[in-house]
Amino acid sequence: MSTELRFEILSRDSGTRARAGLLHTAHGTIETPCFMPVGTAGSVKGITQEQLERLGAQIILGNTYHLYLRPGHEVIREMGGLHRFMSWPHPILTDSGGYQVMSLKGLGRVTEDGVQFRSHLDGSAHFLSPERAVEIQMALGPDIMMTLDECVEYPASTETMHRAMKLTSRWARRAKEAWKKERASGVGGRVSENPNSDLGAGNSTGVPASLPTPGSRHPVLFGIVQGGMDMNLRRESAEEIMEIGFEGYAIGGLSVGEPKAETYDVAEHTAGLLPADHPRYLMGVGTPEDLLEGVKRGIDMFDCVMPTRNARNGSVFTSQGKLVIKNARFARDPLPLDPACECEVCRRYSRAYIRHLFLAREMLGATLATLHNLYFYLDTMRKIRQAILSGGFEKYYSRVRAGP
RNA sequence: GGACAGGUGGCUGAGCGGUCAAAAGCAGCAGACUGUAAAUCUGCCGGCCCUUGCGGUCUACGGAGGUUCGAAUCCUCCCCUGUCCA
Repeated sequence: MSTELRFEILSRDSGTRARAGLLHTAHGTIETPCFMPVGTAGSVKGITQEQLERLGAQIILGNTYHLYLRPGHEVIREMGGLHRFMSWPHPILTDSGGYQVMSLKGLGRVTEDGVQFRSHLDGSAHFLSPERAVEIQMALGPDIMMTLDECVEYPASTETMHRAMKLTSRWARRAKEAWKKERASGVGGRVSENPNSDLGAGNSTGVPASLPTPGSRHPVLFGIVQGGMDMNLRRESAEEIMEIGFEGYAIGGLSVGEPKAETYDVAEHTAGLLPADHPRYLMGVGTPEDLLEGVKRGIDMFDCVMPTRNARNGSVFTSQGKLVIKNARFARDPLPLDPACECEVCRRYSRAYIRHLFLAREMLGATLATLHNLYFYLDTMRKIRQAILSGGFEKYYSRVRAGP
């Protein structure tokens, strides 16, 4: 079987590590660097799949832990996989539940074998192992799946970071074995999509035309580098993960509360260790500035809940910086969220109206803010990519860094 | 006209002799949010003053008097509101 994932680098910036490329997956091609909106429970909160397409989202995230608990991965398998279930015929990446090891730490216990945890929904006991995470993700049927890792909180002792990093490596090996086994067993546990499904034709604006690679529906597996803020641990982790070998490499455990400078230093150091011909994914990052800084350091993929969560909480990203739309100063402001923005929200609605929706707790407020924020992120990424392709990344970088 | 019930900070509403500038909720104001237990959470919310604190001070619980060392809390009268009876 040929590689299920093909990563094509189109252009490299001469002065930095920035690069622009194409990531070919079973459900279409993703232009990199890319930002992936987070749709944890099979939904990018507050907006529809049509709206995601119009925004130009090329790939979204789903979450193993959440979808396993509800509605259950078997339900999703029976419904033809996550793409069909949620009617998103474009690329999907599923996270393994590794982040939940940290965020739900009060509900779980990490052992060599995996994570024992209690459901945050009903308290029931569950077990997630590297093999189980692969198995569940096979049922979900994404294009890219992640190994189970252990993500630790920021102030962590070297000992803790070391232990979590080593465990992540051992889990990565087991995940790879499980993944190989699944692949060898052919259609085995995996999703077979109905080729006659009428859901596949919904490719509208913003999504580049691409040919799904026939016969390679098996999700590819990305490994995750851990090691906290310790450069030596990062190196050791990267070596071990690369030794196992994955289709793509993620940098996990950043933006967990550490100072920005450290985030960037560790990302730069780690990205520099990873193979140039594979996609590099900085997990859970970040702010619009973080994206730019990440790209500069050689990152190809990002995901973050920030644009969607902040939107629901009433704060929006603009070319002039962050704006808390609930503030009283916008009560009579007829301007759009960002006068420089061309999104459908900014072309039509005023700050005063959106503020009103938030104060009145109208759900449309959250939707409009989400649409705008995601547009801002995706558009930021488009501009960065264009700058790389045209050889003007550094100029673009200095201009943006200089501020509005 | 009479009988009850009641008037507390923007609203609802607790408090019924001191620890009350006054619970709680709402509203309001501000902030946070990075692989989503989040349409959530945190702080402020009478005025003035010292950036400080279990801080000082002034004005405050319908109005006016009174009892008391001390009153949102007790007494008297008045005003107002609601319900019922005439």
